Amino acid sequence: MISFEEFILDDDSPIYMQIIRYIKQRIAAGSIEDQEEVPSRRALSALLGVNPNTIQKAYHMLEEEGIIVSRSGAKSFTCVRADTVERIRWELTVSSTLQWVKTMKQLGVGREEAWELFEKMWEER
Amino acid sequence: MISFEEFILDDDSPIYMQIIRYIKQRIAAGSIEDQEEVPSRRALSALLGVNPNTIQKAYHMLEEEGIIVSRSGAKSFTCVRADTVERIRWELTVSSTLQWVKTMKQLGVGREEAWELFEKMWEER
Amino acid sequence: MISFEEFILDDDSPIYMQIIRYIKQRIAAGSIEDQEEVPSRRALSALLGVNPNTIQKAYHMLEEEGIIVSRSGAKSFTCVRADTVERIRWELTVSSTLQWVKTMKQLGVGREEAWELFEKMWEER
Amino acid sequence: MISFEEFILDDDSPIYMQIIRYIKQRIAAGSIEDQEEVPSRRALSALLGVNPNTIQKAYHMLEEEGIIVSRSGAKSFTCVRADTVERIRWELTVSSTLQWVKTMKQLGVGREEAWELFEKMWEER
DNA sequence: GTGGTCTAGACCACG
DNA sequence: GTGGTCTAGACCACT
Repeated sequence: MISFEEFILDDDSPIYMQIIRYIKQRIAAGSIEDQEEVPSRRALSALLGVNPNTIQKAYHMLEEEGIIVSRSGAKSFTCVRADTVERIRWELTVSSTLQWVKTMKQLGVGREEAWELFEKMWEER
Repeated sequence: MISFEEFILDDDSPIYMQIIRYIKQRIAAGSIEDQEEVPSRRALSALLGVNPNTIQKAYHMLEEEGIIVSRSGAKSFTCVRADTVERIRWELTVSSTLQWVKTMKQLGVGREEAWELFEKMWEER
Repeated sequence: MISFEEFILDDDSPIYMQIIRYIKQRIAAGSIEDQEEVPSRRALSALLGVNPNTIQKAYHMLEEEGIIVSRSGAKSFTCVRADTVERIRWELTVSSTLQWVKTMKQLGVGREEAWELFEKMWEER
Repeated sequence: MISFEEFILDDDSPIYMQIIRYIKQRIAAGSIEDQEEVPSRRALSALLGVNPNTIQKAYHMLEEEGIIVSRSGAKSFTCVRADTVERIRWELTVSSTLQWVKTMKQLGVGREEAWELFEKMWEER
């Protein structure tokens, strides 16, 4: 069963987008297996404190991408093809790092200052 | 006159938010002076390919923060006070770094791997 | 439920202003109760043939005046406190009468002629 | 020369509309003759404290309706056909009175109360 | 279904 | 030309 313990809402982007991104990142990280069970709409909605329709929308789009499939009643399962995991992981890693580098440079933060910040925050969380 | 050459729309977040963030980053980086001219709504909307109203909304919110001053019929200018620069710079640096660290951890990227990526991309761009 | 059957768009003034004025007039006339249901944005927009956003703007301003209360996802209701009814009624009566008197004088209509017109039309409608 | 002494801005409607309405009402009242001179754009703009472009827009629309004509340099003159004055005056009188009656009834103001208000305000202004 | 927000286009008043 | 406002349509999150 996929855990959402580490998931937190913090963006300006739509909630259903954040859920989709989270699941994709977890798959990319390898922390979600193939054929793993997905929390029910109701359960996840209660856990995250958002509306069931919002969960429904996220799941629906993931289904259309073939990342989760509904089977045997209401339960849904992931459908992770092994060869794509590494590709997605790499894409997400690179794009995220590029964005941070870009931001730091734009803010005029030097390499050393960035390094210190990185170390400090890596420990904290 | 503030340049938007390096600005690109790439997020899921609202366009006016991206514009606000961009200007704040530029201010935090010190690349926007006090009393510098701001592109007109029409000019910037044409450059970015969005509606003038979207620019208007971003500028209006920046004006409420005291970062821009506008007079009807006249051009608009920045109003950058020294003490706000540091505040904005710190806020943006922390939030950006936190988000990257969070993403890296979620992707299962280790500390050393993350730092190597960072160093490589820092050189490239 | 507030009825908009008698409402007609006829002014040069903004539509949302006409809606606000209409509701205030109805409140002043006592034909709108406290805690009475307000038509939904979509329903009223379809009825009047205007955009839902225009209704939204009118309702939003009435909410800021404390005349309407809204909760996301739920229906909206009036919030008519006894002391505001008299204030609104007086404001509307005075401003409307002043405008008529001004127009009559500008048109060179004498006092008696004006009054005769008034009496005649009062009976007709 | 047309006088604008009694003109005051008070509506929600556009300024150029108010100017047009004022002139039409004055013509209807017979207080503007045929071939009477109209104030210059510059002069009227200074008198009313509004932008010359706004005056220009009002005059332009009045020209298109044939109510004023430009002659001999920059000066403009009214062009009032005698037979239309009475018709316009009647239309304006009736519509204004009807609107007041409608408002008073909607506010639940009785015939006697309306009469008192009318008398009081007629004297005041 | 509900209310709320974002983006868009046209118009108004001003320098 | 400038900034500001009004109306419009699509989308998001919630009951």
